[in-house]
Amino acid sequence: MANSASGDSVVDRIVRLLSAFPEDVSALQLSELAERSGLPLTTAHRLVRQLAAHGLLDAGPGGLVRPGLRLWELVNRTAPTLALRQAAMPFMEDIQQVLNQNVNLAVLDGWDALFVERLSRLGSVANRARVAGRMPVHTSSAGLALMAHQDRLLQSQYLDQFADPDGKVATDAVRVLLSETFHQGFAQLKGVVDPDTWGIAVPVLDPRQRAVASLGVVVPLREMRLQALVPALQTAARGIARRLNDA
Amino acid sequence: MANSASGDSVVDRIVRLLSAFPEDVSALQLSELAERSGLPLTTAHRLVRQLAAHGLLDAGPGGLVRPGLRLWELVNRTAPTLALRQAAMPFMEDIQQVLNQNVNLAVLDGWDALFVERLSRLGSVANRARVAGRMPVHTSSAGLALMAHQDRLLQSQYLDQFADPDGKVATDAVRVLLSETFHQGFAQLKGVVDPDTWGIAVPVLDPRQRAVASLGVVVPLREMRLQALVPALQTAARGIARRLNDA
DNA sequence: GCACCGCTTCCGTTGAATGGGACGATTCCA
DNA sequence: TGGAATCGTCCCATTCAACGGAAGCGGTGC
Repeated sequence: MANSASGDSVVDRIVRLLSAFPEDVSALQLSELAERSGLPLTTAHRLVRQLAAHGLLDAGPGGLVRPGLRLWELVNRTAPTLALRQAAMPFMEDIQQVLNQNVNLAVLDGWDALFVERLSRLGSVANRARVAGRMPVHTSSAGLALMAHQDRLLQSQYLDQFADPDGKVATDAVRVLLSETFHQGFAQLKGVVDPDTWGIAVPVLDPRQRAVASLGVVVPLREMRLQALVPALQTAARGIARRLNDA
Repeated sequence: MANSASGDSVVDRIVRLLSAFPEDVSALQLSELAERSGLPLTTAHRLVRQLAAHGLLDAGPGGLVRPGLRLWELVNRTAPTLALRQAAMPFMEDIQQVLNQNVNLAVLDGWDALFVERLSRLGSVANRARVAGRMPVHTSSAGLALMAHQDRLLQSQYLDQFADPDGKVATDAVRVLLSETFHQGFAQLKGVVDPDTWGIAVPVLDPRQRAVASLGVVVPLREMRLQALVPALQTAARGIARRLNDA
């Protein structure tokens, strides 16, 4: 065997290595990392050493490997979500102060809502949306708000993808959800993500009325201020959109 | 010429590619990216294509390259600062609400303070500390707060490094700054970063009294509530430390 | 003391990475 | 309108960096 037995490139290997870190764990044993990433121990060792030399990984004593600070720095300096985050943060903070609940900001990636930012209070209800976490479009208010305001083509691709499990029924259910969300101007899911919580999200629209992001809150089921809540979110979303377009 | 003319590995090349993105620009022309990273156009093209296949970069039409969402996701799922950020955010928000000023959270990396998080108000004073931005230890209150609470060895290494430009004078000045910061329990810099602002930072200490992070604010020079401000920061810092250790 | 386990180093093999060259598309002047 | 410059993309022979099995080394547990 020689250069790459499995036919994948160095880039593939590096990605496998970086992806091998589980979501919650911060440090991994070299041998475990090798196994998780499906790389021979020797190869993993060499790559880790090289990556660590650049600070992309941090190789501690005893083969303990953790993500490196420089990688974080590199990515967060130039992240594609940076402008969005900057535009949104002040508004998110305002929302959070007024409603005193979890606020989150998401973008659409594939058929998932990818959460870009989230503010949560010590006392507020559980919020499954983690930063850099994903939730499928149809199980999150953020996802619905995002998908409801995409162009027809993307929506139908999404719905097609969906038809597999049991034909047309599921597709129609989601279609109705999206349609309602579109006409209401906001998405809501009661007790879907978590039995005791209520997710509400509004789209952040670009000048062509496409959703570039979604702004949402997670509130307890007993929360009754829906009439005040949705307009507040919509106002904030407009503010975010304005700052995005001005910049 | 064949495999690597310049004697650097694929990892080196990838790092050069990723580092080539300027701080503020979100998209780069392929040719410019190649030049910035010092790679032959062909090589840059191939690597970009490979990285884009994994979503680490996003190759738009016409050779427009931007950082990819998946890279951001990957890094922010497993970032070494994740636990710190989670522990600190609620406290940072409280501070911000009460003082209505910029709040920032930094860690020490080399001889720099690396800013991990920052909350800023639309109306508050300018704040040079950007997320994923750096400032040298001796020109930022965050840096001073961090360095003042490190072990002797690291401090003396830092001060040595410093002696180069003009011998002992500069070293002594910084030493005094660090000593003051240590005994006061907080760092302050008036008008150093920005002529009209005042930076104040306190350390977040681990059980061995070492600074793992710093919590700071940037306020206008006229701000007079120092007596209330420092204790508020210190209380928050203790709260963060407690949550870090409990978890 | 021996067996086990995991990190590290060594080194011969070889195919993946390399990058100059060519081509097509687009833009910009003259 | 035609020609030059620019930029992305593709091709492909060359070759050296990546590969990974094997062996070494240090620590831990029985």
